[in-house]
Amino acid sequence: MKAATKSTPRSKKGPLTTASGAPDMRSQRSERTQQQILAAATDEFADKGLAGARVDVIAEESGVNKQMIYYYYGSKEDLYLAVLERAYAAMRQSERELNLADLNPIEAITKLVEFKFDYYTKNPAMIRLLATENMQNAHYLKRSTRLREMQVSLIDVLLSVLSAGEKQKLIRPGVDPVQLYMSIAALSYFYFSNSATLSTAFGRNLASPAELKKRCAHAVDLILDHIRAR
Amino acid sequence: MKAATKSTPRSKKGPLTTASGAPDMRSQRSERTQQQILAAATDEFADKGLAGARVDVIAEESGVNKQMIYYYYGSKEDLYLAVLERAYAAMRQSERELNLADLNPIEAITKLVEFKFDYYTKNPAMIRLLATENMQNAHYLKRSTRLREMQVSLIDVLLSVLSAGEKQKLIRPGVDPVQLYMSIAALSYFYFSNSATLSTAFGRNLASPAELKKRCAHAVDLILDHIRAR
Amino acid sequence: MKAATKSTPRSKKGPLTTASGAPDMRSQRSERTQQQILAAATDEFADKGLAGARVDVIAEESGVNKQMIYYYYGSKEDLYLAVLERAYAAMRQSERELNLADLNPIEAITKLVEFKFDYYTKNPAMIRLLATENMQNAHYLKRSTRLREMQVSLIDVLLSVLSAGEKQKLIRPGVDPVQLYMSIAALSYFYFSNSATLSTAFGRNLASPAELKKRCAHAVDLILDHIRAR
Amino acid sequence: MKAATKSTPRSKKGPLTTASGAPDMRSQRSERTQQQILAAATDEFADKGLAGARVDVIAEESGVNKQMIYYYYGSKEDLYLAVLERAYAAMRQSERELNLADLNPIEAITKLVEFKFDYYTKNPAMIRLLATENMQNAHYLKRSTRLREMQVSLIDVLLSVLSAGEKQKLIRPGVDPVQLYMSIAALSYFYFSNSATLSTAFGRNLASPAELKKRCAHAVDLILDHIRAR
DNA sequence: CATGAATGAGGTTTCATTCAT
DNA sequence: GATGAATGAAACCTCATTCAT
Repeated sequence: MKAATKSTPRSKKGPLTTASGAPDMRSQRSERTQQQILAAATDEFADKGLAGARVDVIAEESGVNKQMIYYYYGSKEDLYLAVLERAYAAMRQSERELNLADLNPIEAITKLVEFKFDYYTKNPAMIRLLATENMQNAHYLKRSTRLREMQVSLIDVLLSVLSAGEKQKLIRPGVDPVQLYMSIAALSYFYFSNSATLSTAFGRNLASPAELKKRCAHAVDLILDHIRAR
Repeated sequence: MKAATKSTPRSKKGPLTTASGAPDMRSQRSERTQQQILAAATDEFADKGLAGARVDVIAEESGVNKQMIYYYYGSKEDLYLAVLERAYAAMRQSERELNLADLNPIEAITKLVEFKFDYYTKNPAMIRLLATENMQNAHYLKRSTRLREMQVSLIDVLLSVLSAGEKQKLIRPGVDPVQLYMSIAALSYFYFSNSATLSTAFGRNLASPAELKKRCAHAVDLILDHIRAR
Repeated sequence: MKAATKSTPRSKKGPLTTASGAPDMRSQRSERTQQQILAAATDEFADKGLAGARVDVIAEESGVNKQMIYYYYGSKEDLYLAVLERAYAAMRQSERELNLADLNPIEAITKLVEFKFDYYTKNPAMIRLLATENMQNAHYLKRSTRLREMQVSLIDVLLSVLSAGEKQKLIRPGVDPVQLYMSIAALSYFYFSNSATLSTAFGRNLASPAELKKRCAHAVDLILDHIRAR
Repeated sequence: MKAATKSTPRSKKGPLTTASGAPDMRSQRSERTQQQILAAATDEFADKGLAGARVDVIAEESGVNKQMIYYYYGSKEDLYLAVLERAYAAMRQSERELNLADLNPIEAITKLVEFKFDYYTKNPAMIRLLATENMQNAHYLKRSTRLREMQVSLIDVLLSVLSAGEKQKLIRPGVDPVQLYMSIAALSYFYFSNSATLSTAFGRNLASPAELKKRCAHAVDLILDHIRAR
């Protein structure tokens, strides 16, 4: 890690990309190349982690010249950061689109749990990027302004859902939104993150749709049993 | 990975270690060297993962000559396997010593949840080794006969606890022990495995004893609210 | 040996070299680098054998960065194979250019014997590469399709020379071309391959041009005395 | 190579062995250990050459502790020298026992050729040790006083056989005993030393007894056709 | 923008040899 | 005499990165 700690990711000339939100007018070819790199890098980092990922593999899988990776992203670590930022941004965006505040409180919570299971099912790379990042003690998450800005939000939504639920006597009072969020996150995340060791332990293929559905239903029950007013 | 797939990791005669359950009485010096290597390797693999760990670092941290690592463990991967086996064995042993079957069912479940939080608190390497292993799709767990033999067990205990609880009208019928176990595992594991990203997200230091206690209590509540007979 | 048994020695794309017959027109710089490596490698392998050769030495002698050896040839063993293939191909080519079939039978045989002595004199590496390969039980020769395709040929030529000689009453009937070829090969090869121990034994410098000429003449006599019609 | 260049092979105390002809009164156990080492070392050096041979393998194959090799032979190179000396001595001894001078000259030459084929058939290690030594430019042969003393002899015998043959009009005059010896050596040695590449080239298993017999007969013919008085 | 070639530091592993009982 | 443990140099190879076109 070098570049990413500096305020300006890459010292040299190069393209302005990396952490600049605005999609400045670059050529379509350039844009495509960068997307190919990001896609291949996401797979590789998700598959092998930061240390295990190989720049050569990313170049080959993306079909672009290795030097292009350095041209656009500066270093392996900065590329990792770009991958992480994109994955996080996409997940947060999906969360925002749930519009939980518009739903019946119980349904909102249910939907949130189900969303998590669904999202991880469809985006297995997210789980592995999170695991990788946690192995690094959130080193890159902490250093990225873009990522830090992205956090929270959901807690506020949960808070309003819970207080609405309380008023409607659907949800018991005193539920801590942070604890609740962590439990929902735990129940969904763990099932995917540890599926390999769990499958081995139980000799059961946890990845099957039937198992997944059962597991999600169980998680919903667990959460609702805890928050429902009695 | 090469050696670890074969039954005898290292061709030469050398010391018998690696997968020999019995701690055969070899010289104390040798025994000590191996323990030093294992201790340092546990730290290094837990810290950096398999790919990120450096044999040089393990040698230096353990204070033994680098070659000794190859002498006793054959390769970096076989050393990783030895570390994994030892960590797993220790955790399973601790679980066994809980003697859950002897307790009141509700207390047994409570104790299990608290044990998990406690164990991970005291053995942070376990979390990271599990995360590492899951990133590798349980590659080494699957290949180790010792490790495969170690699995399960706890499910059987849970089953008998649940059925005792049912009989005593303390626990509602129909609780799936595997689902329950996974939820307990999820709630405890996640808090530690993802503490880095969570702390960043919430701007709260989750590692503090106070937070830990609160989190554990919440997990117990969640589980008990779900299984208690009403 | 690992890579050389697989069809594609090196997974990455990289340059196409190794077993590609055609000398595809890649950059002159690259071509030159590869030739420098091959030349230095030929010397080193001929000098020390496969096990005794040092990649570092080859890099240094060739004046290229060590990594380039791996870039172009994948591994020490694959480089050895490339050296072997090139040396064999060159010798076979020279043999072909003898056009023995166009000569008077007795002259053809004479020329073949003299050629062998001459070729080994001018290409001492060939002797040592053959010795190395035989020490390895022709491991690489057997595994190389290019090399296997290269064999034989000369036997067919010998056969036609012998039958022409028979018709012309110059050569006695019933000479086995394989036996004859082996004898020619033996008489020429041995003088060079064992010159070190022979020189020591006889206290005579066998490498001198005078000795060489005498030895070659003796070999011609031996062969002709055997095949000539009487 | 270090010790072997010095006048006294090993500086330390140790046993007096190595190059001392006399079988001084050492314990039987010691004697047996040394023989086991020599036997295993002969196989290993013959199989892999000096550079490719592994001290560990010799220790394991001989069933003695590695340190014993150093105790008795000082270094890998000195052990190689001991192996070479023993192999040479044995071959020279067998040659001496032929008593060629007592035979009819033609029979003597025939017997010599046949002996060489027979000896190499029964002692394949000799071929490979010779090849190894020649790859090293007879480095060890030259440096060993014992080995240098062993050479020649056979030339003298040949000389007397040839002159006896001349007198009896069985052998034509003017045959150079050194050239003749080299040819006999070449024809016999080559067949074994290059059997791997030859077998590959001709797709014929040269190691079979039938092939061997044919080859030997051919060699005898070749030699006799050359020296016989006409 | 893009490519193939090149670099150097460092990574894992091997090996002959010696130490300490 | 014999053994297991230890050592350090060096071997092969990998990898992120940069150069030159």
